[in-house]
Amino acid sequence: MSLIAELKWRGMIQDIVPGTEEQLSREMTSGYIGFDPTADSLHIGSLVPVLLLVHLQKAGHKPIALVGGATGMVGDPSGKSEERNLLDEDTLQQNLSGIRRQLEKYLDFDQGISNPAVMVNNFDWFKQMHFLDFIRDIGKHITVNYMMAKDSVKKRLEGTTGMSFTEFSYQLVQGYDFYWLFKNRNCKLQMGGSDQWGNIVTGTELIRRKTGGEAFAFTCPLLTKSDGGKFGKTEKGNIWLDPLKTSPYQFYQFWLNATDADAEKWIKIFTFLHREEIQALQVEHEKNPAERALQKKLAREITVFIHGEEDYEMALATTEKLFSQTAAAEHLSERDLHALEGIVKSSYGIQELKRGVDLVQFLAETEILSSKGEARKMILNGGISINRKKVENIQFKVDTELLLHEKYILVQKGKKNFYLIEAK
RNA sequence: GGGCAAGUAGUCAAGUGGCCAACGACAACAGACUGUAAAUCUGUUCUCUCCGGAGUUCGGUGGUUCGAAUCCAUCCUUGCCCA
Repeated sequence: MSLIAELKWRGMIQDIVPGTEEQLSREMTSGYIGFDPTADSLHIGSLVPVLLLVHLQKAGHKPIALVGGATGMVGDPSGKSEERNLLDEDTLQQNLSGIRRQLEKYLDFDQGISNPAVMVNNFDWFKQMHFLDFIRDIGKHITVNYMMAKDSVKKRLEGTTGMSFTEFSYQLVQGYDFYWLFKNRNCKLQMGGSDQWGNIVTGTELIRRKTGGEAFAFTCPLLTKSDGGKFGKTEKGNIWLDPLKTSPYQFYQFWLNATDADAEKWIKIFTFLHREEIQALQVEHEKNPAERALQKKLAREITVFIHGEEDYEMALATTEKLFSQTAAAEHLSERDLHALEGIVKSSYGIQELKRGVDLVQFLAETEILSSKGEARKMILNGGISINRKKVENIQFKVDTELLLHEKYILVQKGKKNFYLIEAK
């Protein structure tokens, strides 16, 4: 199966420039994707582009990961309803190196192979660029009419927010990236999220007008959840690839919690499983949905890919201990409790516990809930369990009686949020 | 520079002197039902609370008034029109 056919089947292609498939079958092709340095870690939203690069490399082509040192200073208006805040240079530098470290884990940069991945920073070619050169050599080739026809621009012109010249020029800046890579790195392909389509096409247009050469591109659909919500966001915010920001357990849980509809789509996108395997899983899932075969496989594959086998095993172990029906809290051994990797842990003074503390106060002081008022509401709502037993009495006292192995208290907020409190 | 319009909680969006911590929608969190799904129903969502209340909000600042998100002045931001 060709790369494009493969990606199509996986639902990873939204728009594609005609001739792209032919180009890819003709020769080893360098393709690039730009990453926005808005944080010092990638999150699962930018995972799809990473996977596109991985697929590209697997198919024998050469992936180029572009980190947007320059474009990050400008701010892409695509999909943004408002002007973006600019990052200061220090933050930008930090973010760039964080992202660089992560990409190195997922792509093969080994110079020994024929198609090693490379990483470039567009600041390198923009730092020398003078404004006048830019508007003479680049701006001259693209009309404002053309730029204004772009959806990302149109939306802002129609709205009441307006748009600065800085953001307006973004597509040209990104277009120049493609042109530069085309010229200097023989890069003929750009990929990205479908929100990037407008910017990407400006690039191919620029290449055509300036060099007469032909460049190719395709985009992948932006992921949404089946309920229309933003992909990759939870109550705790983004799901990051950095294990310090999102623990492997939480990462695993995110995928495990996918709805049926999402799991079916996501397993094609986020795993490298073959068509037959996935179809078999779907059949299995239909037969016995309660087993959640799709979600489990999806969560497993992606957790192993991002964090490695070991972290996956721990996440799984923690999951089983916390969610299995049989395991009453009292049956968890001290080792089990100690090995609950990735759930939120904190400590609480043993002296207070000896005296006995109001649950409301306890929840607020351990920062499980942000205030006593909230703690009270949550208890009254039936949302709090201690050692897996629901507490509905607002007067409930927390004391040493509750300690598991004389050390731990397992607090649960809702069904899925666990906190392990250690008495000290 | 001139004229007109707008700025309200996470988002959208009502409210145009007291009944306003501010209708509604979406989103989010929690409960019931389930499969740690979906759909549905219920509760909560400015902050703190001894759950009786208390405190701080409606672009900023000053003012009018017993009382202002609502009126006035001024400034800032944004859009539209004119120069």
